[in-house]
Amino acid sequence: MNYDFRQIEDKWQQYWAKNKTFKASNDSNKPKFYALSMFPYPSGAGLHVGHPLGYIATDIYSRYKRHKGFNVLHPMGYDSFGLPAEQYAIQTGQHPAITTENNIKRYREQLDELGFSFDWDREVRTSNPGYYKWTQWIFIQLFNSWYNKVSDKAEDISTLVALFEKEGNAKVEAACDEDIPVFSAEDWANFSEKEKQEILLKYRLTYLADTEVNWCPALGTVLANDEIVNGVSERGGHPVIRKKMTQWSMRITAYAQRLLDGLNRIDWPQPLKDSQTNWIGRSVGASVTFNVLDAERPPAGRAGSRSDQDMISTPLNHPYQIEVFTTRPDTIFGVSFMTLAPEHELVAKITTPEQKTEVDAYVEATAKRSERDRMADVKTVSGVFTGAYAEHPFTKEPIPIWIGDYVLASYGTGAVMAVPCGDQRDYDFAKYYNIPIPNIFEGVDISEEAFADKETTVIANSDFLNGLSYKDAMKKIIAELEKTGHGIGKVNYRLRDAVFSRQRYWGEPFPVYYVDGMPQMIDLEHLPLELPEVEKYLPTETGEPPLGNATHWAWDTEKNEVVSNDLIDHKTVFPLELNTMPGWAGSSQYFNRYMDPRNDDAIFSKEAIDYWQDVDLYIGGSEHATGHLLYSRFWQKFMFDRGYVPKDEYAQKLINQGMITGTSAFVYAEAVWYRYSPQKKVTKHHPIKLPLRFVSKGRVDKPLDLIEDIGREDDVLNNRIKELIPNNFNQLFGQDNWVSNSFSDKSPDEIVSLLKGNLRFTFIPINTDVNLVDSSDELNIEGFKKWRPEHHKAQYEYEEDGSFIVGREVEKMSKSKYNVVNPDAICEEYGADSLRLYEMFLGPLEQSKPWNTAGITGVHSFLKKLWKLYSPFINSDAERSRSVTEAEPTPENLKTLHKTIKKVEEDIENFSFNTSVSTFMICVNELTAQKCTSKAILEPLAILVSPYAPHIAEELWERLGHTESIAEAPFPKFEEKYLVESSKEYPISFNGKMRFKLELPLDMGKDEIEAAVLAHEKTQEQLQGRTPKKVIVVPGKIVNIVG
RNA sequence: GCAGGGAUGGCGAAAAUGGUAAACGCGCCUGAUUUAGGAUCAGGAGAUUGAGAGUUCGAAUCUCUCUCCCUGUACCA
Repeated sequence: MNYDFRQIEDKWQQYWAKNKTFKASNDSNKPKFYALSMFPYPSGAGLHVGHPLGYIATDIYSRYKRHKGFNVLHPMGYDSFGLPAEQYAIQTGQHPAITTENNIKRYREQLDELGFSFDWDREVRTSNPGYYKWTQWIFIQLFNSWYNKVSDKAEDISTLVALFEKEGNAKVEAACDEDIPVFSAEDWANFSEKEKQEILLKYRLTYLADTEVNWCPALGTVLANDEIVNGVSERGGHPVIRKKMTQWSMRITAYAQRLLDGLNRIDWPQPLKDSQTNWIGRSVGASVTFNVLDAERPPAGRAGSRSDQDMISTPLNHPYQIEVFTTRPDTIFGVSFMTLAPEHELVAKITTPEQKTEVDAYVEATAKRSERDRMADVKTVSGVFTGAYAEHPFTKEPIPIWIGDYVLASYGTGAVMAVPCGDQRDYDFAKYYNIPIPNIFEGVDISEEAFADKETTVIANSDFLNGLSYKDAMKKIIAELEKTGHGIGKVNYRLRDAVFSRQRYWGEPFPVYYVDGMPQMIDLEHLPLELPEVEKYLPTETGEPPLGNATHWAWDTEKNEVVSNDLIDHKTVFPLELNTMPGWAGSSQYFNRYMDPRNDDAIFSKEAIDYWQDVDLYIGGSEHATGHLLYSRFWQKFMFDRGYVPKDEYAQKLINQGMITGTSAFVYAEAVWYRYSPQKKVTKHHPIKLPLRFVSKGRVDKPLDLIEDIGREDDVLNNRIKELIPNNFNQLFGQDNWVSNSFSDKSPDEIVSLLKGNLRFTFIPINTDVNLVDSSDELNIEGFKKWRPEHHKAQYEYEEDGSFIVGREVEKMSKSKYNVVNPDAICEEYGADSLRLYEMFLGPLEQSKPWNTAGITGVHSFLKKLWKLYSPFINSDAERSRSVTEAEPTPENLKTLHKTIKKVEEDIENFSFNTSVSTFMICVNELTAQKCTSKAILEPLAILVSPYAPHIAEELWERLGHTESIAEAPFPKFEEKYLVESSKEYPISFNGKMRFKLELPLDMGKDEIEAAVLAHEKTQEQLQGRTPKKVIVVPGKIVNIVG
């Protein structure tokens, strides 16, 4: 009987579904293990072979843990809110819920095909009201919380109100907005209800604020920083501009330090930790305040030059201060100018009348430039002098104040103290505008560039800092700044509060209505607030988000339900929030919801969270490093602070699976140019539109895109052109240009002689469907013509053997490159077990590697060999076979088995799944050679294989006589005694090079080994009479003879 | 620029702690079987471990210098 994988896989997939083999219980005596794969966004394209990689790894580990006696939670669900379904709705009018439903169906089919051990009873979908009820609930919890810096955690807003009532806000240390006026308890008591709410909003962990946002006009929405790639939207590549809007924000900055600290306690990949660390961007330094000198009394002398000390030492009225943040306050004596961001609010106030025109022009020009331009153009130095001066806090000298677009309004205070000798950007600026560059470093040459290495120098020309190292100078200057009131030591973060509003339809509605402009939360008992139906999914004509199209979108505070907008009276019926939540909202707590996903009374029960605690193993892509994986940590910490979860980090171990890249195939299309010189010194290339010709790879001598680099005489080409000229002149050369004019009155022969030597041609690689290419890179031409009917008439230039070979290159798998390989076709041809094994066999889990379907035959024939090994149990007819199968295992059999147990167990623990597949192959090869038919060997082997190839393992297990699933069979126990050897084949090397091997007993001592080796004839042969200088003997390992 | 990770036969890769380089698989070659192809079986070829230096009895592995590739991030003061 042959290995009929289709029948076997169908059978067991049905069995698992019917018997709920992988259902996890929230109540068990077994130790728990929570294995989680990042849930997918169900896109319309379905899964390609890259997607299951991480799922297979998680599945193997889950199944292994089940064999090891754990109660395993291994859930799956869908991150089903998102842009593509909405874009599709805009284009076709199909409701995103329907699109999503269809896509999920397709995903589920594909997932089921692969035999995963998911507990599908726990499936979640972020777009289900029953799920997003709890996303809304968390939002409300955040709204009702503030961050107390004293207790260093989030607390209920009522504790803040209590503080206000008792002593006002002067002593309150909170993560909050910066523009909050100080008030007393008495003031608080006298505030109106609305004033109180306005103030509280500035403290809440989610708050409404006017924020500069990344507005994407094409998508009609705001984007988060991590949704923008290279200045354009991640989805669609549309331009993004800065715009001020009232938006919900999440006060993630309150958690900046804890998000940083937490990284030390979790086993996550270093690169991922690094990118979170960079994203949070902690920098230690000082905030320094510079007084702006009175504009009415500008100091004498040129900008930045030394001026008359007496004149400015008189006390001046300083209406304006510039606050800067610097990581190098120790270089404060090197300040020779200051730079403000063009958007800085002081710019308009301090600019002198003489400079006004120039400054205004610059500010305007900068505002017009998109963020993208500004980023791309890092090299150009630009700026304008404001005419104003600031006073150095220590020397009291005047410092010219400039504006420049290299200073960003969004970081720090939007102003810098420029120290050109210590910062390259300041240096370039100073050089460009001829501003002095005082040197404050001992013995350092700054004539060419700034000196930024803070560790290796000593401060000079800096008054009381002279002679100090960076470290000491830092301490001293901060103390001095604090003493004189000019500044304070400060830690700054790059991390910004996260904008939480999206102008989208297909997302979670905010459980918010507005009374007198102030946001009010809907009570939990009335949640979920379900997404309303709309006519159109586009923003409204007045520019409101899509929910503005809903006619039924008002909150009745008496009936506690959504009612028609017509009923809004601002007394009992109020308008609802029109924005929806961003993509990361639903994914920020899904891992906890899996613990108790059908609970309608709580996000999860106390029993469930107490039992499961946290995720033991989390596997997913690294692209979520600064998105999902940061936000979810933030929410978890918040949930921890408020006592809902027992752990403030939710995933102990995280693995990023590598990307599986595609191997694109290219056909080469000939492209011909005529090179001519319409004027002296001008060379142009004019395309000649020959009928399309595809050339096999071997005939492409130089597939270049640089036309200048290639040129050859080609009579064939010339003749083709000549033939085509009479009837196709315009088509070949185009009209209305120099070329056609100079050719129009020529005969074909004349034209060809003009062209001679001036033709340049290249071969343009064109992506072709990889499914039309076989394993030796030969293109199926008929298939190609069918796929691209427009190329039916094209000419094809073949190899000498008549084949047509494509070029290949490894690229990211994508629809547009036609290099996508689907798991379905592979399952159909080789089976799920083969696909699972092959994906693991491809290479280390975390590494990115190219897909090559051809290699799958290796693991597939391994499975066939495995099947064959069990044939005595499969061919149940003969009585004879039973006696054989009960046979005692030989020592050889046992050695092979236990070697395999040891290696596979180590491999799984180390997530080295690729090597255990090889181990299985070796094991089966050996057992086959040993003609092993012993049940005592084959039974444990089936369990070893089961996490990797569960279908065949179940089938073999059943054929071995079991009636229960293999899923919970105990993992075989490794026993050292079967591996003990009595002798070792020692490699004998001479000067480090292995020359021959010698079998010696393992209990032989060092001296005995040395004697035995030296006495050996081959040793004498190698030495050729020389006496060895030294003999190194490592018992059990190696012998090395030096001489 | 900065940070992180890489480079091992034609390809994917394997080699805890320095100790027989290339296990395992693909591909290739030869033979058997087969009408042929496929499948199967038996056998085989394939090497300055990116370059250079150092430490060592011994280096893919440790140290330094360089080259190239990937990934992330970027005027962060």
